[in-house]
Amino acid sequence: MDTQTLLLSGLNPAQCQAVQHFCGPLLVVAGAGSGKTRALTYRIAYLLEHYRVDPEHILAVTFTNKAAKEIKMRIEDLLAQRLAKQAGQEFDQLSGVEQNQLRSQVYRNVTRQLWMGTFHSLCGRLLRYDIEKYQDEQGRQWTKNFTILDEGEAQTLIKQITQKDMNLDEKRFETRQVRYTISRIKNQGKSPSQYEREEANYRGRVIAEVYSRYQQELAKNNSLDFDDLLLVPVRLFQQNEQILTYWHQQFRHIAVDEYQDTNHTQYELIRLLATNGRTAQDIPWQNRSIFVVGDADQSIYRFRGADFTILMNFQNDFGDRLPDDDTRTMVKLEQNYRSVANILTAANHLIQHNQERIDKVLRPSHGNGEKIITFEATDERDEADYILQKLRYLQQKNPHYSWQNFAILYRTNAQSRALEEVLVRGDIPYHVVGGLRFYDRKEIKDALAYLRLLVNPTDNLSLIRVINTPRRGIGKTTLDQIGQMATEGDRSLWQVIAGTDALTQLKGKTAKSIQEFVYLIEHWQQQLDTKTAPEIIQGILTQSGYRRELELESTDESAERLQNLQELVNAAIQYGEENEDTSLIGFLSNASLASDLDQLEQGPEKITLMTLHASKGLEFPVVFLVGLEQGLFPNFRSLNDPVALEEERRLCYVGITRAKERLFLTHATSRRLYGNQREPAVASMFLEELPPDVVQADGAQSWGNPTQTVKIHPRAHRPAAQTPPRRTWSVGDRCLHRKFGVGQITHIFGQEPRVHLGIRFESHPTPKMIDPRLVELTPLEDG
DNA sequence: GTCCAAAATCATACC
DNA sequence: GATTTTGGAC
Repeated sequence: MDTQTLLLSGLNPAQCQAVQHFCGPLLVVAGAGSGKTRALTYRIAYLLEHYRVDPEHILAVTFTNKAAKEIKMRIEDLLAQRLAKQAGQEFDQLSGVEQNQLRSQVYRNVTRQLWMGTFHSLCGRLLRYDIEKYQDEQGRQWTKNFTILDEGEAQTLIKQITQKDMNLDEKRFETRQVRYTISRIKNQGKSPSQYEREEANYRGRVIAEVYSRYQQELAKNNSLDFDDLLLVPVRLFQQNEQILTYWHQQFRHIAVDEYQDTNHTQYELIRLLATNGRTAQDIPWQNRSIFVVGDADQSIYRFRGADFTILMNFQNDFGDRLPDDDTRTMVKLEQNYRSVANILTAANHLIQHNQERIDKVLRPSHGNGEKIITFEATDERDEADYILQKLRYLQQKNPHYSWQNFAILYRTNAQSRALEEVLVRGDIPYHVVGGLRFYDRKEIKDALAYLRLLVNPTDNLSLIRVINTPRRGIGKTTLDQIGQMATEGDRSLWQVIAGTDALTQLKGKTAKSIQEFVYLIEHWQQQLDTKTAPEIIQGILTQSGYRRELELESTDESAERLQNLQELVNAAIQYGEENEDTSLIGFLSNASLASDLDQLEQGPEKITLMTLHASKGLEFPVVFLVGLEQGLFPNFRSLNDPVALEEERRLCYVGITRAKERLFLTHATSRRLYGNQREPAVASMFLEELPPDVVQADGAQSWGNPTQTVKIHPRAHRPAAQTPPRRTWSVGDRCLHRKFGVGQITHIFGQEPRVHLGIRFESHPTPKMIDPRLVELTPLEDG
């Protein structure tokens, strides 16, 4: 078997075209379940095997670390099979030990050298080489020991600046909002002064000032936030042509998965690397080898700056697009191998309600299958009960279903609680993905803060976190004093307490505690080069007294925390085995960028609960999609924003296309949200957008029984509490909205009584979409 | 000055 | 429901 047969057999013509692509730009537009990741995997294997490309010249961006790991493993399998062939052996007939020997041979010689990972992890890796050559517009610099701040820490900093340093009104400048705005500005590549010039009003000036101080703080802490991780390489490339050229030549072949979810910074990074900073037409075709895979219909990360028009513009950006000929730079994968036809019909139908998209359908490879079942529950408890019954019924009736074949998907993490309660009571094993990450647990963050402080002593945030954990009698007042001294001497907190002069200013007992803390940190700093990461973690947890404090507590909770700390040591051991870079810095960086999804092992006998966002890229034979209610899904923030609403619809599309065989869509007529009172709920508009002939409503009392054919969306949907008197609207009508003021109706979506109105308000440049049953609209007479 | 418990506040999705 | 803020005991 040669490479061609090994890597191309079983692929359809479109997939083959993608896999055989060598250099130059190619856009692979790939619908859900069309073997997109497979195409990417095989294409990389094909580059390595057939075109003999050196693995270190390949840059492959995946959406999660887990995906990167899986793709690498798959490539190892493929190439190990090939090695066996060359030795005249049948891979499948080798012993497990021999198979693993071949795999690890491939790992050492090939996959280890690949640059494969998420944008953030790849940028982190690149910056460990080159960040010391970078300076920002203020001339500030970072060292390669930099700390990566998570979202929470970034917000802590912002809060400190807005409320402590600048004394701003916390109502007018909410931390989250300010942080979000600054993140957006950064992703547009603007500096504080640039932003101030563009937003020359009070708020603009204040935000610019916060932004400026925030960057100053980051620099002082030798820290980067998630945005910087991407931005710094871009700026570095822009300011230093030689460095860019070096990396451009390094990455001769670039591949990006889930291209529809790249943001502008990520795009700029890819563009710079692929074209060496020129326009596409200025460099030869073969020197801009960029291969991207994506599906605009599955773009669901606009909230963090993703923009799927980047995908739509790919051919203009990178290609030599010929008039009337897209085929040279685009391949469409429309054959779906995942779901039964009914599910695809529903998905295709739903997504066609979006205006802004590339036209594309999913073609089924399987029969119709069962119809999609909808169920109307009275509340979230009833909804969970229904699912419990269905789970039991399906699992008993179909011996081939085991628990890992089921998934429950929801819009918000908070929805998992009601489901979990019922599953526990029903004795059904489950696991929840997302929510609290392993690395977000308190004890893990404490441990990591110790480690960060070791490698980056200027990291004030970490110092503050651990200086009194466990209790050392160093409280707020002492910290304030140290902070004061730091500000006066323009030093970091660590420099203050490690310096001799500061200690003399503090009283006996406190001074002694601080001195001991300083010795502790210094002691382990000296071990950094000689001891391994697991040894250091183990050592400092014990010597700091952190572990002892938990042991003394001896509650169930403290026992679990100790267990988690042990798990952290294990993670460090595992990291050392899987990575070339076994330094503590590497491990910390990895920890900052790990996601809960990365940990997800298909727990052998558990059903999966997760958000729709987390489900992207996964598939399950049976999917329950819950909470399909106006205001929840689609989320209330999207109800008067047509663009956001389309994103919610794409999210629904993603959810539907996770299902292979069975799909259940549930909603409740009343729901308790955010601990508020119970509120009546209206069925989601998305339910109405499904084609009726593939959907069937489950009768309320008929759990486990064959479903009755009832028309979906019975009129029983109770309208919201104080329904405004029903009235019909027409285009051109003028109306008054409590918040937006006077507007004129420009569009009517849907059929009475479930219409949505597109309204152009005098106060807003873009039209808003309003559901007149949820929001009060007062009609205005003309004139 | 430090520590603890009660009260108050807040909650879309995530690298 | 989890986390930060506040008030009061030591």
